[in-house]
Amino acid sequence: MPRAADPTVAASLVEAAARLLATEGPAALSTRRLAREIGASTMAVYTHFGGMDDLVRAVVRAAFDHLAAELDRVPVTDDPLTDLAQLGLAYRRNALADPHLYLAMFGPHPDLPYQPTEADRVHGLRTFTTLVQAVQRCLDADPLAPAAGTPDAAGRIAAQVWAAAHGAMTLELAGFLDDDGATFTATTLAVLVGVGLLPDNPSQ
Amino acid sequence: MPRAADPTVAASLVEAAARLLATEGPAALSTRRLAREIGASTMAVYTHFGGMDDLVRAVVRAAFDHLAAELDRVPVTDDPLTDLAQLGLAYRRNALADPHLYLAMFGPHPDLPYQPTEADRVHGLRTFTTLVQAVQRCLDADPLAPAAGTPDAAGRIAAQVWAAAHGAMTLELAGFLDDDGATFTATTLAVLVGVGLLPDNPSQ
DNA sequence: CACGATACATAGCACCGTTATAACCATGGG
DNA sequence: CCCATGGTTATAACGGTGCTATGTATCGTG
Repeated sequence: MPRAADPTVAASLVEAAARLLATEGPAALSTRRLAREIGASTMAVYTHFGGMDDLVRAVVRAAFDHLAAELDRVPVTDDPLTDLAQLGLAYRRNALADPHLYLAMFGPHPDLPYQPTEADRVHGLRTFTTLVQAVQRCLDADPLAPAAGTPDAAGRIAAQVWAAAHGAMTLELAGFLDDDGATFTATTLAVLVGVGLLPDNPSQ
Repeated sequence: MPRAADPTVAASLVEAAARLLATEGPAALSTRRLAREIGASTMAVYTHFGGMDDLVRAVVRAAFDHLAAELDRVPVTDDPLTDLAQLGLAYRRNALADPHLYLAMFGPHPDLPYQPTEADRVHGLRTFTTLVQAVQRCLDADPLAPAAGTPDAAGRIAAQVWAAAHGAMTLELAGFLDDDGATFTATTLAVLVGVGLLPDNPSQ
């Protein structure tokens, strides 16, 4: 066996890329800048990753893992509807904490040198399972809900909740909303009411 | 007076940029490529626009105008709920017709040399008025709707509908959904039910 | 210990956006 | 009618990008 690659170099690259993306935006992501940042040459990007796009891919996957961990930190209580609300807030908090990274997660990304592959999407959908489970707990707690019993009800409802939250989040980050998350919560709540998981006149 | 700028050159640049963006993606947008495309030098981008970013800005504004025209083409009938559904379908059709352009409209865009300004957002929100008017017609037709009467009900509801549609559209374009628009229609319908514009058990 | 495969550094290629310079040319004033 | 004015345009260059070819250093194995 030949010389082994220094795993700390790869980790440093991912860390530096995520940090530069967060603090200076995608424009700061360049092989030379990264090399300078970690005290190596630009070749490090090509030996440890195939190129710039695979490095960004690793950053995005790490971002999905981070989001999944944040969502898993939301405690599971005996009120699954409150759990769902907390998941939504955690989702928005994660996006606001690092908008560039959040936007990088949801390609196709015009100018980031990264086009998500099918494997990337499968990996990203893993984050989705926490939400599906929470929806399933809501359906279990309320067997009279209209959707309960239909095939893959939890998955389909979770997809709608995710779409609503993601849409409001994207519009907010783009600057089209300026309501401190009011549309975010209103939209996700409206979806929950619409699918029958929340009563028409929620007391909260 | 000196030599006047040829307006056809500016129009050709916007047309070529939109075409290249649609057919080859944002990576094909370069001053040299555009100059070759319209048979001029790269300076054309800088005399007619301030630079690459202002050219993309013009393309995005044209895209918003195109979307607004598409939405305005949806006929106004005596069934405002059907009108809303048709607006949603037109919105999705427009996005699927040119995904790159659609994504370019909703910055902040990582790698496109274009950061939307406040003026751009105001311009983009003009597209929004058609949706707000359709929601208002729904509220007028159903004075018993829960939200009717609250301040700016149409605007707030329209924002939620837009967020839901945009979120489902973005996820679909990113490849996270593969259901031919099922989540798109389900999410927007759920929001309409949630805000009280549609009955719980829509007959359709 | 020596071999060979691999990590890494250097230098270079083709491309990018942008800009300085100079030539061009349509126009308004004399 | 002619000419000076000044924006338009082309050319060339600067610093930057991703990436690759080449050479060297370094490690794991036999």
